[in-house]
Amino acid sequence: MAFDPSQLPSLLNPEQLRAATHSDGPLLVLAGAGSGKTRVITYRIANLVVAHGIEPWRILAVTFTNKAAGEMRERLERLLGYQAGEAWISTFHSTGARILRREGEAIGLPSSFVIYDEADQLAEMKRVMKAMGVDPKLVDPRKVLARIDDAKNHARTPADLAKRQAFDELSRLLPELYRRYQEALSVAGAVDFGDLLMRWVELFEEHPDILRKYQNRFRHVLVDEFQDTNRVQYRLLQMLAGDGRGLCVVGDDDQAIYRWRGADVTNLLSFPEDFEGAEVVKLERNYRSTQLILDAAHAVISKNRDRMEKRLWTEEQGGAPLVLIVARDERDEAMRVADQVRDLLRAGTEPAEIAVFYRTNAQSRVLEDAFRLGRIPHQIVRGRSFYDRAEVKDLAAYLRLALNPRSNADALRVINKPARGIGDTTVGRVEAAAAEWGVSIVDACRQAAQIPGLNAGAQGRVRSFATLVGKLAALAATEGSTAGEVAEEALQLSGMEAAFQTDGSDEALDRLENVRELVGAAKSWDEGWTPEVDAGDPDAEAPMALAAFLEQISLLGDADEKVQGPKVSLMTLHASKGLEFEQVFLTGMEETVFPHSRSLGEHGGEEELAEERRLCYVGFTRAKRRLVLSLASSRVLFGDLRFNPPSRFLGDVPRELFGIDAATARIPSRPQGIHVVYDEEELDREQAEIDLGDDDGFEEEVFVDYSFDQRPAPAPRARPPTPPRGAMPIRRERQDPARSAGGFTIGSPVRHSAFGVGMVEGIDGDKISVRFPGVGVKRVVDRFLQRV
DNA sequence: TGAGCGTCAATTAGC
DNA sequence: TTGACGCTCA
Repeated sequence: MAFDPSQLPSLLNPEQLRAATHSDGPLLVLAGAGSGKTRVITYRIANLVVAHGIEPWRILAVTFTNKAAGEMRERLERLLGYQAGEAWISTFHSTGARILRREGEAIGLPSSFVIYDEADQLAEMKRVMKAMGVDPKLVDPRKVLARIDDAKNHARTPADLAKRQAFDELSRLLPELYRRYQEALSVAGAVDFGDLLMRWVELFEEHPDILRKYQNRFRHVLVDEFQDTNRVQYRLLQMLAGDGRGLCVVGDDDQAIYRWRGADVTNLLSFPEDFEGAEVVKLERNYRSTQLILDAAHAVISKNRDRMEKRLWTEEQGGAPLVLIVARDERDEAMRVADQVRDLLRAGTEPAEIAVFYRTNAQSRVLEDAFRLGRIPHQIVRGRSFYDRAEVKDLAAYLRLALNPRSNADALRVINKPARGIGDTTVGRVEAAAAEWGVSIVDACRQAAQIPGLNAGAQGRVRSFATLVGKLAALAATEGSTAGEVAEEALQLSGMEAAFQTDGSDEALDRLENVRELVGAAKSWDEGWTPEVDAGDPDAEAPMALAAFLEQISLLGDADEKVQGPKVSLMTLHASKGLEFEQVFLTGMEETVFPHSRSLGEHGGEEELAEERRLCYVGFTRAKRRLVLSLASSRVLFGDLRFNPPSRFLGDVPRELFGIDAATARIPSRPQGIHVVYDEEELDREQAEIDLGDDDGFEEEVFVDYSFDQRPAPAPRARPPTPPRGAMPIRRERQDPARSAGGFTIGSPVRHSAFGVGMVEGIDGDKISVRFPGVGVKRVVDRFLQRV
């Protein structure tokens, strides 16, 4: 064993040590960004096992992402070896799935239940609405699902919702839609993600004996990212951990960015009151960033109220100054970020150490264009993609049917895949019959002769689909059958392989490739598969290889989607949480972009804005060595041009933290209250419309000049064409040619408010090309130039 | 069945 | 502006 408890004091700082070794009684670890919390959790577990003699299977550690769980398990394995495998270290959802598979029968859930993803849920909801005669145009099925998800996050049943006053159509219909949706899932032997938690609660509430079993078992419960827990999760923890003795939660209220999906920071903030005698340990020493970056981050986050006071510090004093890029528009911004990234790569920075963040996915397009154009190796970091491909989901649906033929979402998905002459009409009749008889789709197909309206041909086709599913199910149920075998068989018997081959197009062959990859994944899963033995519950039945494989697909992302070669990462701020990079670029630092417009004005209250601020804090604290912030003076959004003022978060960062950005020579740094000055000349709305016409976007003049002073953000004086904080749409319009003035000659010196003095190199109507020393050639509208 | 077209909406996203 | 979706027509 690699772990020796007596060495802990030399491995951890005093606070970490206290957190890792505290015993007896609830513990809240407030772990600032980069303060080594995973380290603390793993050492804590190791210490429990080795120093306190706790059997590993008595330990439950829950996280939010598989990645976090994987990392934790890996680190624990290094400390404890094989014993680490006996601890339950997984996500809330995986834990729920595991417990429900074992105990779900008690609440009427078959152990072979399938887990519906968003697409399955949507399809199911559409069917429910259709059956209820609700027009999907009037009531958006996605919104219904969102509301149901929200209800599940709060552990609310359809009956709970029915008690509430409904003010709109959706709310009025919601309880019944919710009830029928659950009924449909039940018929299908399916659960959705929310159910993995909510039905788990239901199980514990209705069966105290089962709850007691797990309470007795898990002497220690550790929770990572506690600020992200929602009501249901909190309730589960309360039930499992009782008075909280043995409960250790780790989190950071400053990194709470998931309120919108049900997370409730109060779980963390009120932990000391909820669990009497709770010990609170603050980890404020940071091992990731430079002090300068931490200062910038603190400047932003400290403006939030209702936070647990803490301030990160590091021994890495100083650090590279922040850089501010002020770009003309979003394309310019993307190009300049790409340019700087290229410079870094040339200077030897590893691509994997560079990341570019943005608030919304829509911003990624221009960035990707610029990176592609600049031939910079990059990847957009998003969720899974392989398992989201249609053909892969199709084959997976056959596999799920093999295990659980009742799964209607899967049956309806593949009943006519590949095309086998079962059209919409037939499917509709099958569905109606299934609903009428209260049986599953596949069961109904088996009774094809009884289904009203089906002609002999349709009956035959429908029945053979049922036979197909039956064969796969029989194979899956055969003792010793493997996931790979079933997958292979499904590919053949379903006719998918033949269909792709017959088609023969590049696209079809591509898809064939993908489904074969899934078969390959199943086979390699078999190779690594050993039925689990739960040291804490030897009687628990181990799932079959196929079941485990499918669960992996449902709950895990693309484990196999490996990054090929070193690449620069592009991602949303939300996706950046938990990661770290040497060099971080944070783009779109503009009001209405970040903070997002939805958090401003009538849309958002104080809490929304506070969450944006935390998001900014998360973004800043990802940077290890250097942080580059960028904004665009103008930006095309939803087809029209907007001029957004600089983000208020920029204004929160003390100016001394910024260096000089060579590319925007006149803008030295940034002070209190960044404020916008619209060029020297007064710029009015009409003028703003000048010359933004050329669609290539590269020869426009900068109209808006960001300059800085110490005054607390005065209202933009040169009459902003917009209220200072709002975005203003301005239509693109060409300037009236008659207005263009001349008077400039090639070779003569001119002065520009932002670029300084330069030499005229070319004249094209009202656009003058000027070479500015240190800046390069700019195409500038003449009225912004002065003869010198 | 799938290409083509009009409509409509438009954070963030883990499991 | 993009994209997702549903509907229509060949």
